[in-house]
Amino acid sequence: MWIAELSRRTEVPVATIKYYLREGLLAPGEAVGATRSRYDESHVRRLRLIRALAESGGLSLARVRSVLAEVDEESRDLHEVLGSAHGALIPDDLTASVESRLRVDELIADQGWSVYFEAADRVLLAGALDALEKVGYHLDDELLATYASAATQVADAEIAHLPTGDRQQTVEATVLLTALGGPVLLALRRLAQQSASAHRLGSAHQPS
Amino acid sequence: MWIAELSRRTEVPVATIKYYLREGLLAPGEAVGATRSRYDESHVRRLRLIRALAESGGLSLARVRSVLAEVDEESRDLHEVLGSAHGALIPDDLTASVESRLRVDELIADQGWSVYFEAADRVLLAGALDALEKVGYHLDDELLATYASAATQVADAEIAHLPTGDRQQTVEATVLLTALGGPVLLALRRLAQQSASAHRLGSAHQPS
DNA sequence: AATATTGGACAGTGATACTCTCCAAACGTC
DNA sequence: GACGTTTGGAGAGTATCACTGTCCAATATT
Repeated sequence: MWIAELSRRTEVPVATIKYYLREGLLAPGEAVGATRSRYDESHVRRLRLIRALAESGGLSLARVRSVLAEVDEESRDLHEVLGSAHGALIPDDLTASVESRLRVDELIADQGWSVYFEAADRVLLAGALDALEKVGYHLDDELLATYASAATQVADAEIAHLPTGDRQQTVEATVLLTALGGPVLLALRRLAQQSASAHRLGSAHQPS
Repeated sequence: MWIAELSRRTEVPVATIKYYLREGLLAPGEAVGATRSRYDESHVRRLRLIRALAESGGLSLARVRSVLAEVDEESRDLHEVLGSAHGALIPDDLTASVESRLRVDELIADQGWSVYFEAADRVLLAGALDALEKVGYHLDDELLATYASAATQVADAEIAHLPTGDRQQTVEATVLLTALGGPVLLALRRLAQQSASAHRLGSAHQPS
């Protein structure tokens, strides 16, 4: 198919597809003559993946690019893809206090988690705890443990539900679920907060 | 205190404080003569809150402004603040298919949640499910139910841990916990995913 | 009197994610 | 084979965001 059809099928403007090509987010089509390239289903899939990660997942194109690079690393197994995709998903200019880092390490030990020592999420998490602390709000151990156990339940279910079979598809599903599952989980949490708050504040509020 | 001290105490550059004043994120200080204003502790707190929401919570300044407006609405009770802060927290150009909306409504019913029918999260959630569907990934009912129950556990604990007492402080804590708890929860989920993936993929990977 | 700081206004910056304009080569249609 | 359309490629232009820098006259401080 030509670029116009690729654009029609994915609802991405031609100019934007060209931009993604320039930016190396999308592999060039098969060149047919000097002014014409043919695109195929893999381009359709890739474009949809880019849009899903960027629009629904809220990732910057730079981050999408890193994630895609990990997806395409044929040599990596699923576990490695997960680790490096996580790395690509989160900012890299992180800092955190020693206290919070230790607290995170302790939490990880308490939960019996096996995670790489270099996992950027350790620092991200510690930084978030610091930020709360800085505004005078201490996230107490009980609440933190509740977060952790909820996270474990979710993560176990997610890993168990990962489709097996075609590698490419499994890797894509992993990345998608990590990126788009976040917004889903947060939206559910807000809904549950509203419900919990309605109950706690008594019956002065009508539910739907 | 003068602006220079406010800047020193919060580590926010004077130029940026002026910008926040212009943008209406920060209330003006008490004018003392034509070229001088006095700031107080409330400005320090507010500035820290702005920075926490923007930097750690990842909110745009426009969203921070809406959230702060809700915080300052004296007439609202906690439950209302929660609802409107949620509204301010999420985008407002949402769309979703009828199928996904119905699915979300069903989920809410199954969970026995009482949420406002207008809650934007309903649509946000449905849109996220659509996005996954569009890239060929269906989030099955079992996994969705796991998300929902984890969300309930987290939300119940959060609402229970909300400090009671001074209204202003409670409202601020609510907003902070909603905005900064998100990143915390997602970071924990990724750590748990790595751990779950390490276990599922066998012992070929060293934990920390 | 000399130096520094302030509020206020406004212009400038750098990053991000497109979007538009051109162009010559190539294609499809009559 | 003339004619309108599409393409790839390159470049410039645009909009938004979140600052950052410059300037100024009016104070404060020393």
